[in-house]
Amino acid sequence: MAHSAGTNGKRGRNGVSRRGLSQVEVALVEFFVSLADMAGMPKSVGEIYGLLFASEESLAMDEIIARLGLSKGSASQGLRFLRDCQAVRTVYRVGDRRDFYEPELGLRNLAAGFLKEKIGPRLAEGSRKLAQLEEVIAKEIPTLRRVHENRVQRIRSWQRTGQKVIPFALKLL
Amino acid sequence: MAHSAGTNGKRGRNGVSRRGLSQVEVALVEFFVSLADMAGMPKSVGEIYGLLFASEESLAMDEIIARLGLSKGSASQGLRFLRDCQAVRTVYRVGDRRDFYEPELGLRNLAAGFLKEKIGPRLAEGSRKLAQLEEVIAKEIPTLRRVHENRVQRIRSWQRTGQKVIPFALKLL
DNA sequence: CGCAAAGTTCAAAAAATATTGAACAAAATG
DNA sequence: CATTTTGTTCAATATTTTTTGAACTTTGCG
Repeated sequence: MAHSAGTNGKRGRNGVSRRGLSQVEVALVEFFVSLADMAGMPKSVGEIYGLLFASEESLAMDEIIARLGLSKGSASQGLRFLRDCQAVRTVYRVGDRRDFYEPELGLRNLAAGFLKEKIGPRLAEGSRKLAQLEEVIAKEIPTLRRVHENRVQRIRSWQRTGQKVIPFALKLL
Repeated sequence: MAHSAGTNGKRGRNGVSRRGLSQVEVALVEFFVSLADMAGMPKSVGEIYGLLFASEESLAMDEIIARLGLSKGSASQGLRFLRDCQAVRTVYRVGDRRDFYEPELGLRNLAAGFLKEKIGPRLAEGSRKLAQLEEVIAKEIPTLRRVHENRVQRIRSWQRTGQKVIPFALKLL
């Protein structure tokens, strides 16, 4: 279980440390870990994407596990997450039955996948709740109803704006 | 210690439950709690904003505490967070020395505040790290360097795109 | 088929985050 | 200026989220 590499051992000829990660790989992994954190994803997801991003060739899950020192479970779940958002792709290698992974590098595709997978469903759920809410509001006494209708209207307007802006922004990426 | 109102008591004439919150207030609070969660903010922040959003008149901290049943600490920190992002404003009432709060309702201001407060600093930090990274890459052997320079280039391009798109999108809100 | 390698699942443990409340500080009131 | 009200801070605690790893399933191969 995670040998944890302690406070990294020797730093080799080409800046190698942390169980075979070069300095650059470590830095890129850290970079994506902080991005992942910003986007509310688990650290392991950032690590995996970062490693793939730093790697010239595609990697199999067991290589990812070995190089990052994480558990099978985390690696499997992390890769699933990334596949779901289309942030990584599997790639086939002759004579090897493992799945090899490579990162999506296009910002537009990355953003689109994330929006569709992580944001979209929650927004849909929000819409559903709003609809229910409007039913409840309809039954209120007029004074209150006026105020609340006004507020819900406001949210609806946010939604409309969002629905216009997002696809547009996506196109600019 | 949060009396927790159990599985809410009687539902009054106008849908009142949960320590004085109307059904509509509860629903709006829930709505914003899930938004807050989506944006990676603590639940209490969503609750507070939701309550203010549902409220016709501005509220003082002790009223927020009483109606949501949260602690002084959470309320104080939550309000600070919201003030920092300019998602709420204080408002003065004659003859009352408490601060009263009202929500910012403009999507554009809300988004701008959040970006400036929560996203901006982390992006800046990311840039700093990238710069360091480039120094390390410059020292690599040519073959590796080629690949890594290429990848970092990619991130830089993401950044440039982002810096163009964000202010633009903000204007459309 | 039977075996081994690859990958998934999920309950339990660890780590990260949020909440609480009591002690403290600031500021208005009388 | 003592007192009370309002608001903040932060160490301890509670909650939530992530990670782990062993058991399990699936897949490809001879």
